[in-house]
Amino acid sequence: MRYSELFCPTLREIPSEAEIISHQLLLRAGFIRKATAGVYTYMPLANRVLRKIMNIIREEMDRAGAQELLMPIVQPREIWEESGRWAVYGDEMFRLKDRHNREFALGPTHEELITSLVNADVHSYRDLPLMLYQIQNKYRDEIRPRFGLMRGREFIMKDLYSFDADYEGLDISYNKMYEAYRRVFERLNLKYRVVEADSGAIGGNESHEFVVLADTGESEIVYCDNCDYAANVEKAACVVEKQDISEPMRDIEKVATPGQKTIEEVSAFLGISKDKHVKTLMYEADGEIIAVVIRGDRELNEAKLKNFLNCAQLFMAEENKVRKLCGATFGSLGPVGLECKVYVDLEVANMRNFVCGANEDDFHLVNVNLGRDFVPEAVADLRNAVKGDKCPICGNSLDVLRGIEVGHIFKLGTKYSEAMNATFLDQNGKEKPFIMGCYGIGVSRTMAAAVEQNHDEDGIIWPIPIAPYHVIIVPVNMKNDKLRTAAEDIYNTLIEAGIETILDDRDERAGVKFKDADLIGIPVRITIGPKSLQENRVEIKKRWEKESELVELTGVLEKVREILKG
RNA sequence: CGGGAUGUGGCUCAGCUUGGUAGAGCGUCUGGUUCGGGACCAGAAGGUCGCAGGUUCAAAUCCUGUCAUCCCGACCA
Repeated sequence: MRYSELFCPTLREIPSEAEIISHQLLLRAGFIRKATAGVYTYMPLANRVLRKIMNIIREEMDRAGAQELLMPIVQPREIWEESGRWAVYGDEMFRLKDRHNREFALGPTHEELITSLVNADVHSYRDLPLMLYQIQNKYRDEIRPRFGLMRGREFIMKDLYSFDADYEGLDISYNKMYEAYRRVFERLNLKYRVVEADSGAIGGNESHEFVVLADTGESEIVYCDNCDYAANVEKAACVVEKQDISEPMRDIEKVATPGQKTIEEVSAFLGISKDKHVKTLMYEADGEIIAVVIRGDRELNEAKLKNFLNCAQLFMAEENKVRKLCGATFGSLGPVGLECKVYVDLEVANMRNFVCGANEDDFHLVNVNLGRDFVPEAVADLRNAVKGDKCPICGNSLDVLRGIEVGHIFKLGTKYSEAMNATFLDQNGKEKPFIMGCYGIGVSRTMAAAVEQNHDEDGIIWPIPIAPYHVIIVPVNMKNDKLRTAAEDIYNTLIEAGIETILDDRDERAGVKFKDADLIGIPVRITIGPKSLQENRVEIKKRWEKESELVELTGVLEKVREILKG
């Protein structure tokens, strides 16, 4: 490709709408342009990157025994009614009507469609297992599209669905996908972690997320360096250290804490450390107000609470309702004497003589003890895991990382097949629902994640397997015939050798070309300058290294091949 | 949907408080000088100041409404 013909408008300045680095760089480097919030055009270079990511995914899905198909984006309302999700999916689904006023959705996902498809054409256990996938645009009318490609309303996803005759079969399909996903992310050359995930409302019993590590990521994961344990914070089980609770219970005491609201304030005011405090959070769970008690310096994990209560709706109670029930506002609540059900985090069950609100504004209780001063409805693991917690597998200290969720695999079981009455006949001629799994990779998000993980102050540094081009040739002055001819010669040699190469034939100053080459992140740069060319040599620089090296003209192809091999 | 902020040439932003001829830098085009890390000189094009209404002799500026975008929260690949 000649740069002079390449459609790649680069920007010197950071567009003000972009907050995170991948968004900024993809815009600046001319990879993406916004059409409207959360909807982007993939420019030619981005398109090449996406195709490479897709091809790696395809190869691994095919290797695992899956088949690619392509389903429609426009889906009729009826199949969503069958699964019950027309109502449940809510505003996140793009909906439209045709001229006859029939309703449709733009597919946010394809469980419904594929289930009805497979149900129509697969009737026997002999046809199972079956794994089908597609790579296609998905549509989700996110409340808040964010961070460029990270959370788009239109995005590219690989979605695969497995159909098995029994749960043993599902385990096999699931494991095949697990391995295939590992291979995909290995091949993409991304640093990632597989974490146990909360399968939440989907109801499956197993789920893993594939998380590309990046400080700007939205998911938080805890992991153990000693064993293989890793889980997202939603899921990570908190193990309670056996604490010494031989400390004698002291007499409960009510103390005035005028104006002190937050744990920090009360802790400082009373001179009692934060880990001797508990906080009481009021929630509304399916309409019932409940109290949740956790250690003062911890965070409540709403997913755990929701799972534990097995409720459909959970949100923080409104302050006026709380005041009516407890007689105090948020900063002064405590579990003692509360009229509602009280749920207590495991950790609190091991605390003695702690501090909590007195349910009276400007007063707290000290030396409160569970059992003596209040009796909880239940004790459960309800908080977020934090750095330093014990690994639930080996007991080692856990660490925390941030990352971007790029893949997620679920065991669905019969959720959709039962709802949609999708069945096959087993060996005994009995009708049974398909046992399903679903497996997604955010393709466009993976591209953004790759940038998030691979960049420096000058621009993107594409991992070789997904780089839009592998080599960029920069003659420092196009008006110099010798440089130009040498550049053309090398360009032809590389192209003939099948190496994806850009020749920067623009009549620009060298500085401009270097800046652009760095910005768009081509892995190998060949600089052709007058002094080195005099000695029949050119400079070859790897994008991720500072220094370049001089290579004989005759050795360029070999050198490039060597670098690209890794 | 709640909270916050912003809309002025392609990009980044100034001007708005105190109403009076619409600005700068970058980019683009032309000519020239330059030519190894975003050059310089000269010239040029390009804006109904998001949109609609209102106040006023006069609105980018004040008021009302509306739309869009971005950030923070709940959702997720």
